[in-house]
Amino acid sequence: MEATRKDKGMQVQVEVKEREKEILAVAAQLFAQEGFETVAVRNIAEAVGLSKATLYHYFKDKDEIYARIVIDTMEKICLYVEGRVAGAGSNRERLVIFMEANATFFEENIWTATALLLGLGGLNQPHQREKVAYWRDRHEQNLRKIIRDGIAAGEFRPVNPAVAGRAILSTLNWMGRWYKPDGPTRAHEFALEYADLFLGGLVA
Amino acid sequence: MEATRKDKGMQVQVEVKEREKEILAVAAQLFAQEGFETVAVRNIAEAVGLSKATLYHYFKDKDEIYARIVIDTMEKICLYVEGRVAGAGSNRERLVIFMEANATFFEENIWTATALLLGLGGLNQPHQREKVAYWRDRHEQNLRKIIRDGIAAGEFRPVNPAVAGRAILSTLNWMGRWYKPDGPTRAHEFALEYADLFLGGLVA
DNA sequence: TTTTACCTCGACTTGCTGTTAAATTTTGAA
DNA sequence: TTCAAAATTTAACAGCAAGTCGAGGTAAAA
Repeated sequence: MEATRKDKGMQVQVEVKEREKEILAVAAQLFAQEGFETVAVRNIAEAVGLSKATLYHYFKDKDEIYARIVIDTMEKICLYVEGRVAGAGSNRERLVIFMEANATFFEENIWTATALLLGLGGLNQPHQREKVAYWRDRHEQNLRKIIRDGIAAGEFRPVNPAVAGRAILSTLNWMGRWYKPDGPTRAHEFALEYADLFLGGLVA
Repeated sequence: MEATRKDKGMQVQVEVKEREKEILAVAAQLFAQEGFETVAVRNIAEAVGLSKATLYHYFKDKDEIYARIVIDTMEKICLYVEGRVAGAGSNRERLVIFMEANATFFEENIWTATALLLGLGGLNQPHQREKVAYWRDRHEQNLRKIIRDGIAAGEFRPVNPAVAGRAILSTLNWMGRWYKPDGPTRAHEFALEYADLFLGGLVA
């Protein structure tokens, strides 16, 4: 039940403690479903099956729980998409994979991703904001690079990469507001349809 | 200062009272900036320059203030865009105007529109949810019809109107999360760039 | 003038919030 | 078995939130 590695005395926190993960997962679901302010610390504690005070053994305060969810998730989604895009050939292919992987991560991490996308509350401490800004920017820059490279290679029209990138991410991020996992269509399928639309455009 | 018409004893509430409008405007700004749960009724009262109890003379409770903002704004944006689209010729032109008008309304009603788009809290009473759902659906159906007509007329490729409509609205709605009025570019200019992207696509 | 309807307020209640301190149990290694 | 560290709990606290109450004021109608 305990995953902490203490092999050499260093890297004590390589593996996040199970309880911590459990608390974060439960809290993320509640935040995603009810909203940060609406969820009381007591609600999280009850959902995990612990007393309220125990949560304060693992986390400094309620804000830290939320911050951990947001920062961890933003980092993971960026790295996940980077990994999936890495093996692709053309920039067109890269773009499709970027979008599909984004949606796949979203549906496989529906609660943490939703908590992130709803942007409930806000990170209070500057170093928290910096971390999430770093990964968010990196993610967006990765997308812009695909577009820029595609333009340079003659695959894409000379659109504004910043605008196109923002449009694409908008469609993916807005999924956090309407996508329901019990519907007939998976999130990554929507992403593929969006990709087709962005690539081919509307004009006949 | 008082706009209430009592001409015949009926239609007392044809013109919304000034104070009510003032409270709604101030509350919308606070909700948009801080979030529904974060803003206390006392904060709204202080910002308007009234006592807390006075707000309860105009509104049943805090939720009703928020509901009024959301419902009124959703109705107005739908009707505004309908009016702007009405005079257009081709479906391509209609689509561009739909997107631009949407963004224009957003930037001209930045606080109420942002409060709506952030979707903070949720409408509790069913009849409130129904009202906003009605206008939201009507708005989206208007967009889908443009796409469907465009396909039928041979102007557009045979894409899925529901998916394309959702993609387009996603880009416009997500503006509520990043657009800052003090930037160098107006919201409706972004909308035009998005429209160009959706129409022409990325592929060269 | 009297009445009526509206507008405004300060003081209050009630309930829940995040957070903490102290005490207790569990765990795991020596 | 011993014993310190980690995990957990119980029981409280202080603060602030939404919402209420009763009353005072005002302007115009009757």
